[in-house]
Amino acid sequence: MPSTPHIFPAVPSSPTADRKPRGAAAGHRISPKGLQTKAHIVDVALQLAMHNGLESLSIGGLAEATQMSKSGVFAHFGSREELQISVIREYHHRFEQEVFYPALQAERGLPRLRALFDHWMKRTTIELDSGCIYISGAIEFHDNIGPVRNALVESVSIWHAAMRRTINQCKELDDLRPDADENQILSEIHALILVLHYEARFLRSPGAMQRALTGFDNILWRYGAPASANN
Amino acid sequence: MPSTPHIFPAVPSSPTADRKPRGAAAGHRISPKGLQTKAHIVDVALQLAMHNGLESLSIGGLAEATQMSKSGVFAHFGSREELQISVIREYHHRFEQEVFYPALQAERGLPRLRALFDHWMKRTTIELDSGCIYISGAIEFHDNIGPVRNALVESVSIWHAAMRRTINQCKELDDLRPDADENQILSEIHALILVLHYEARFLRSPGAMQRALTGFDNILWRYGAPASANN
DNA sequence: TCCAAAAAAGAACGAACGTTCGTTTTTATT
DNA sequence: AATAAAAACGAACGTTCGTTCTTTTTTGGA
Repeated sequence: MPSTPHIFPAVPSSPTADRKPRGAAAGHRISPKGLQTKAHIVDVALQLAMHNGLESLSIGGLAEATQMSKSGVFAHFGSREELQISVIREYHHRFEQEVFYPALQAERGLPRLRALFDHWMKRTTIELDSGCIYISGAIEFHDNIGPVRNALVESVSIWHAAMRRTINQCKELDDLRPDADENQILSEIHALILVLHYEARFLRSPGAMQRALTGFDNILWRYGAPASANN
Repeated sequence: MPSTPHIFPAVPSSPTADRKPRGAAAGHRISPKGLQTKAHIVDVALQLAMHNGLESLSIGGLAEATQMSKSGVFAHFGSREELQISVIREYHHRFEQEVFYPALQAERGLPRLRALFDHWMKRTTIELDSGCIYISGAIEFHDNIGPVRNALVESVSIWHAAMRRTINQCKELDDLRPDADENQILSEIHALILVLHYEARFLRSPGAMQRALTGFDNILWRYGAPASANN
C-alpha cells in the first residue's frame, strides 16, 4: 500500500506503564506473520467495537471470534487498554480513508463541505451496518480519564479541526458569510450527525437521513453568503 | 406526595420470566420500610447510572454504595435487568418533574417550547454534575434488544411526543410556520441537545451551551412564522 | 537444515459478575 | 409481648474478566 498522508502524526506507542509485556507488545522485532495476525485481530475487534462499544470489548470474546487463545490475543497488545487504543487508531485511519480523503476530490468550498458531510453521514449510520466509535466512545469515556479517553479526544479533535478548516475555506470563497462563527457551524453540523445516529440506530424512526440532509440545507441557508447561490 | 399526573401510565411490573424472586420482587406485600429502602437504592443507582451508564451498574457496586449486602440489594429487584428498568423509570419520573411540568407554567406556544428546551439543556449538561440516561442508554442499547431497551425507547418516545405536541401548538398560534414539519424541528432541537452533551461532557470545549442557544434561535429564525416576531 | 527468536497455546491466578439458598434480623400486626 | 411476614444477611455457585507464567509450535534467516 502506498504511504498516504495522514491527518495527524502517529501517536507514539504509549508504553503506558512499567509492565513487561510479552509477545508483539514487548521490545521484540515483529515478524511479518505477527503484523498480519495483529492486523486481523484489530480488524475483528473494530467490528465488534462498532457494534457493542469499546467497553464491551473483551480479550476472551475476541479470542473466540478470531479462533485464537486468550493469551495469544493478549500478547499482541499487553493490556486491554492498548487493544482499545489500537482499535481507535484503526478507526481513525479508516475515517481518514473513507471520509476525509475522498472528500478532498470535491472542489474547495461548499462542494467539499457537503462531501464531507455526506461521507460522514454514511460512515455514521447503519448503511454499513455499524456504529461510530467516536459517538459511542464519547459516551463510554466522558468521565473515564486515561489513555483511551485521550486517544479518542485526540482523534475527534483532529477531525473537528479538519472540518473547521473546510468551513473557513467556504468563508474565504464567499460560500458562507465571512462573519459566521466556524465553531457554531461545526457544532450544528455535528449535531445533525449525532441525531441521525440516535434516530436511525436507536429509535429506528424512518426519515432520519432525510431530516439530516434538510438540516444541513438549513445551516447553509442560515449562514450562506447572500451573494452566492449555495445549493 | 400528591398524585401528580403522569406523561405515560406506569408500565406493568414486567414479570419477565418464570423465575421466583425473593424479597420485595416476589408476590409479597411490601412494607413501608421496604419501599423506603428500595427508593433509596434506586436513587443511588440512578446517580451511578447517570455518571457511568446503565451497563456499568452492578449489584455488587450498588451494595457497596448503599452499605448493604449484595443479596439484600438483589432481593428488591430479582434481576439486574429489573434494576435497570427501575432506574429508567425513576429517571423518567424526574424528567417529568424537572423538565416537563415546570415548562407547562410558561404560556403555550413559543415561550413553552423555549422553556422545554432550556430545562432540557440543564438536565442534560454537567450543570447538575450528571449525564443523561436517554443519551447514554441509546448508545448502550441500540443493538441490545430486550426489556431494558424497550423501556428506554418508550420513555424517549413519550418525551418526543410531548415535544411534538408543543411544536404543533406553536404552529397553531402562528409562532411557527404552519407548513413546517414538526419532526424536522424536533430532530434539529434534539440534535442541539446531543451535541451539547457531546461537547460539554466529552470534549469539554467551552461555549457549548452558548452554541446550543444560538442553534435554537437559528431554528426559530428558519421556521418562525414571518408575521410574528419570535425572540 | 539447523537454530534462535517470535508467535501461539495452555493452565492457572484473583477478582468481580449475577444469582441462589438457608439463616438471621427487623418490621408490622394482633 | 407474641407472632407471622418481610427484609437483610452471609456464604456459596458457576462464569467471565484481565493478566501472568510456562511450554509448545511456528516462523524466518544463516
